[in-house]
Amino acid sequence: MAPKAYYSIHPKFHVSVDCIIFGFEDGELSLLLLKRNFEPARGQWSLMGGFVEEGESTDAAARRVVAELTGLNDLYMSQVHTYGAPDRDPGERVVSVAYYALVDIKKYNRELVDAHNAFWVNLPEVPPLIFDHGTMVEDALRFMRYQASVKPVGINLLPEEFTLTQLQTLYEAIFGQSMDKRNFRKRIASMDYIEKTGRVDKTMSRRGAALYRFNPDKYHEQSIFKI
Amino acid sequence: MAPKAYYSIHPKFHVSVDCIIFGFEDGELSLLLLKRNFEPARGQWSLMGGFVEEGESTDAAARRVVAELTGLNDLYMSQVHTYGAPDRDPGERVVSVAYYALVDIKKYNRELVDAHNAFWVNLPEVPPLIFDHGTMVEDALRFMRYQASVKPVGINLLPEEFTLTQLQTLYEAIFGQSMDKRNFRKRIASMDYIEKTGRVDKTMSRRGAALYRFNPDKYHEQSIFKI
DNA sequence: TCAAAAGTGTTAATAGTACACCCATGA
DNA sequence: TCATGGGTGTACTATTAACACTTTTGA
Repeated sequence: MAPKAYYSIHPKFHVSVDCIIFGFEDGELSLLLLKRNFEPARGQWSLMGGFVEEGESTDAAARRVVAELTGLNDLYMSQVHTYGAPDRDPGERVVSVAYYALVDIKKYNRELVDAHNAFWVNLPEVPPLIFDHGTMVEDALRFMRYQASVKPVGINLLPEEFTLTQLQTLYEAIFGQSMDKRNFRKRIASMDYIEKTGRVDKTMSRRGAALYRFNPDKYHEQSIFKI
Repeated sequence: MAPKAYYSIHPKFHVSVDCIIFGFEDGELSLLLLKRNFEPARGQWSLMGGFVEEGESTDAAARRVVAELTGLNDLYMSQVHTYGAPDRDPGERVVSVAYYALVDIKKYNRELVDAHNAFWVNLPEVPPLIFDHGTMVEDALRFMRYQASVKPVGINLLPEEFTLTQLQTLYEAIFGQSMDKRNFRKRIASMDYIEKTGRVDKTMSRRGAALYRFNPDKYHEQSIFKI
């Protein structure tokens, strides 16, 4: 049906995925970055990435690459943008699809991360990155902020059960601005898909704070603009 | 520096671009689609696409492909999403980056469009498309709507000078809902970057309607969420 | 008893929505 | 003179933003 020549007169390129892995700890967003002890660009900082293999979708490649580093398989992930400048990788031509992932920072596999010479770096302290990885981070952060403003993706950065103070600190970190506690809690109260578990966290205060969880069944996308 | 083996053990794929080309006429959004008189999938409907060539960025490939069909070089274009399922093209593996373009439908080159056996099709009447092109159209429409809700990209579908009635009809077509004339004009009046030219359009009414233009200098992105 | 975090309502400002008539013109 | 599309303002509703004190409890 499709004549071989239709395809074969055109070039082929390596296709890679690069992953912007967000975590949240101590009131700060952080990124999981590699201090590369391998070529190319040994000694420099980069995102975790990898090549798309035969028979593997780009989405699957991104999940594989993130699991390889963190040991985590069911993360919230989203495609951000594709970077296709011919000289973006000085070695060979590589078209790269960027994805972001949200990780509960308590859960990643420390041995794997150490084995990859990877480190959690607070967002304001992110060092210069190789190639166009710095741009990827900017784009991913902007896109993640947007998504967090229209749907509760941020919750993927917290444990299953969380206090409202934790949730507010998270949103303040995501949007880089402090919020009014009463208005914030009023807004959360109007979201029936964020529900009290009945349990209480006593680690942060004598009094204890109610624990909440996200109920995905009660959550149905209402936004017109699903992106 | 980068050992050749680092790259060469990984597969290469064809990379293509597919373009969702929006136009606006008679109060309706329309798409420029190919009725394919070439393989593969001869006889079926598809988006205009093409392979990314050596030394060419994906963005440049998208512009080239759209110019090839329409003769237009300075269109508003935006990357939408990348489609990387291994079997999305039944012929060979092709990773495709989708872009949308906005065209003033009065300006395209009719000879080129005819030569490609392409047609403007009103959105509600878009036929089934090959491969995953139907999904691409849905995603592009959703994304274009989102962008139109946060910045005045829609204006690229109109001539340089337009009446407020034209502008309202356009927005009604984009969002698929009718709008109140007074509220609409109030909103436009608050946008200082949409300015009266002083000229009058007499083609649609005896009285004549004031013509407006978009002033890009007065327009500065104020949105936090630049996507 | 006190330090430290959790929890709780009201008011003002702003933005958004609903709604109907007069105007200018050429045929 | 009349048919046609162009143009205009006000009142109501909903949403968002500002703001400070009381509660609980273990040390």
